[in-house]
Amino acid sequence: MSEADLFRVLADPLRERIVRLLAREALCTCHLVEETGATQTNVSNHLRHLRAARLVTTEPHGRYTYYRLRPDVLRELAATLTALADTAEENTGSRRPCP
Amino acid sequence: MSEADLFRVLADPLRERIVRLLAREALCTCHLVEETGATQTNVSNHLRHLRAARLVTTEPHGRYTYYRLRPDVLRELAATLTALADTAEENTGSRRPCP
DNA sequence: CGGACATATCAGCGCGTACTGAGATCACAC
DNA sequence: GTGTGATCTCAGTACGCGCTGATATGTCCG
Repeated sequence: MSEADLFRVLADPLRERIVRLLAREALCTCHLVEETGATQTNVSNHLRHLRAARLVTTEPHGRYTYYRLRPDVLRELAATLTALADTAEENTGSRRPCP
Repeated sequence: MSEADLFRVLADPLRERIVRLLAREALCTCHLVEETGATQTNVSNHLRHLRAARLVTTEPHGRYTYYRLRPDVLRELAATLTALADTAEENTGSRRPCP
């Protein structure tokens, strides 16, 4: 899973809301359905994408499934962006000549 | 322009390549067309999205238009991700009870 | 001025994907 | 076991978006 895929997963508005909710506390699907107002099927589909991107972990508790945000993946992505910003700042003023 | 929009702009593979190329040096459209192998129209359309997201700045030089990456926007986005990771790490162990 | 080149814009097509509804699976309570 | 509730998966639909081709604008050079 490359970084562009992580960006694509985070780009959806509903997934962004879910990520922000999960940053505060671990929630099960029913909580997310209640908080977002979206359909249970819809929430479950988005959670599948977040799982595939390894952005969340699942903790099955009986018939409830709790979801938790993974800080390490977010930090890796932040480090990638910072490295890009560093490279751009170092190379300020360098401009490839046009023929 | 919210953060989800920034993620959406960065999620495209061709735009990611353009961003990485622009991190190394300022390039004009013809360079990007040559480097990516994409159509001029296609590159120009993607540059429009990058401009709308304020991820790049333009420097018109005669008939050439140079594009440069903006490190500050990347740093803001990285800070948002880091803040999310911090929040998630602080609230490890807190779990809203299910009815 | 006229021709060539760099760039941007617009309309149209096609594919990916978000949302929906129905059905399947699993766990708990009785 | 049976019923209920939570969750997931699977088709199907609809809309957004990336790609293309043609066109417009603007700049340099002869």
